[in-house]
Amino acid sequence: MVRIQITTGGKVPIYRQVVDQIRSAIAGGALAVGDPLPSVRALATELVVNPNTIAKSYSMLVADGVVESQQGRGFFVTQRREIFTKRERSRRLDQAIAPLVAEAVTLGFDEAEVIAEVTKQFAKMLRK
Amino acid sequence: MVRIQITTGGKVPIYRQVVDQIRSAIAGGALAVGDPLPSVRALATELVVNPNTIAKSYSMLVADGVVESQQGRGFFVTQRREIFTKRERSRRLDQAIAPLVAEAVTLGFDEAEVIAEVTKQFAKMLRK
DNA sequence: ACTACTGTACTATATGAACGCATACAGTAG
DNA sequence: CTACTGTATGCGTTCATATAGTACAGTAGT
Repeated sequence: MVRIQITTGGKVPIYRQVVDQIRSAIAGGALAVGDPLPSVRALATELVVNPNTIAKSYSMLVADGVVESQQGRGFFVTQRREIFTKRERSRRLDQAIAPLVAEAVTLGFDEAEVIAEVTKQFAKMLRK
Repeated sequence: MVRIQITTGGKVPIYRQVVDQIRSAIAGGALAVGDPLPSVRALATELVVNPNTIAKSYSMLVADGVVESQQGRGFFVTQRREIFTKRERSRRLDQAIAPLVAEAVTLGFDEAEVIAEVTKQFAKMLRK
């Protein structure tokens, strides 16, 4: 099972919190390939949110290729595979990095500091 | 003088385009300490946008500590100084990096690829 | 077949934030 | 006084988020 926790009222939308936590669970090995996700309705009830919100989260994960849906059965973690073209991957990475670099420059950080922090967070991410 | 260009209809709001271009101008030396920014109304007229939009951009720059306002006189580039605490800077850097790492892992990029791209965008940013 | 689960697909509604604009108010300098 | 500066408030539109309700379709155990 996976333990999902959300906080409301903040600036991070519920559906995104769910997406991020599931992604982390998969990346960290808490969820293995083939494992089922909690059902849409079950998780919605547990978190006291609307089922549509969970469905939206799951559809995001499907779009990212980390889980797949089976009509009437549930959602399952899929084999990791390349679902984006090389060009698309580069584009998305660029878009993720751009705001980081802008923020770092504004705060007066230099390249080395940023890289050190990226390395640290990478380690943290894969350790979990 | 500074040359600002904006594009409407896109997903990047006008006020942010102005902020980014002024920041680049300062970082690149086109605007020196003490230099005045174009007046709110003058720039608004030139870009054919509302003065409040420019005022919003300028207030952002003030919040970031790169310019200061003088009632009835205008906006001027300030001495670069640390306006955030060390803790605050680290916090903001962390928050900027977290989504990047999450996205990178999802896309299957490894640490080296991300760092290479960060380096590239850093060079691009400071070259302008 | 029946039942109780699963996902899927809509429509409608409410809320809050972001964005931009119009207008008015306030300080500075000639 | 005039003409420029910045500042503040409120309005309207748009979009993202989240909710609620309803209905439909596939799967599995009885």
